[in-house]
Amino acid sequence: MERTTRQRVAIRDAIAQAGRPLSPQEVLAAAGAQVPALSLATVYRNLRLLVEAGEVLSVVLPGESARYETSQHPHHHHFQCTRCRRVFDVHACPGNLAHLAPAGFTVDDHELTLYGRCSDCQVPARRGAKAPARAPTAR
Amino acid sequence: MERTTRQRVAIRDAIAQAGRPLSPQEVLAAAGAQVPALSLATVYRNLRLLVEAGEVLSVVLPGESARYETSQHPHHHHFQCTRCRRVFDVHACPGNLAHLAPAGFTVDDHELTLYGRCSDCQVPARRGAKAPARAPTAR
DNA sequence: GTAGCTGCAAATTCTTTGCAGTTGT
DNA sequence: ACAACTGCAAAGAATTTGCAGCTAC
Repeated sequence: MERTTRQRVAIRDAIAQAGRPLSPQEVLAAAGAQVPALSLATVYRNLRLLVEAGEVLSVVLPGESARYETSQHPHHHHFQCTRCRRVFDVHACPGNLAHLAPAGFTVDDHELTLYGRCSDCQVPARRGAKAPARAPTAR
Repeated sequence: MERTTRQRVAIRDAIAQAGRPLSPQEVLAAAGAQVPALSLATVYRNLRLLVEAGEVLSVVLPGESARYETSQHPHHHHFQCTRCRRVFDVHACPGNLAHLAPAGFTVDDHELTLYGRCSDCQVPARRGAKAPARAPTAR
């Protein structure tokens, strides 16, 4: 990653400003606003380079393809709403979890995902209830 | 999932007896020992049905395809060694994490993955050091 | 007997890669 | 200048699906 290309700048900025993990398609949509001819292949190539460089982290949730977010944000976790499938950042952290590992193991890091209902999906689904779509484009 | 077919029995048994999360390919290999003509498509179809029926849970770790394990095992978490990439079960649990979520959110469940070095990979890699392969078949 | 289930192969979807042309430095 | 980078299209890999035949009940 030696050069500063328009594409790379756009991709880096899109992720830095998103405030939530973006999928490759979402990165393409966001960065593509700056660089119209941006190709998905370039997005993938840069995501890999940025992850290798430690600028970006990948977030994986069950049944979904990988999302990417800045490593600049402080340590945090994620919450996925089981109804609308959106992913939110959780800035709280249970703290030191090293004692959970078996004897002889060393814990360097951890990842935590909470599942439940976000504030928009509190009421159990009922006919005609006002609520967000179940799988909105923006996650 | 109305009938008890040989294929389904073999797949269910393979997962129940594995003691660790299996990938679809591993399920095919294990269950295929009982039902030689077993096809990968059938494995995928049954994994989905078993997950929907709540008999099986899917486990997803970054950069790896989904693994499946029995839901019969008590609530537990996972530990992935950053060196040999193997996945271990962790039976400890930090407990109630509901308070970590933002106000207005309801937490029903959580998933936790610890990262670090397993007991076999404690010594930082050095030339000629005795240690397991970095990416063994069995994870 | 018949609907559910299976195997096979084709179709999808997601991600990676080869290559020739473009562009930072 | 020239190697890194990009876009396009083709290649791969993982998962899903259509369909005709098999089989549990």
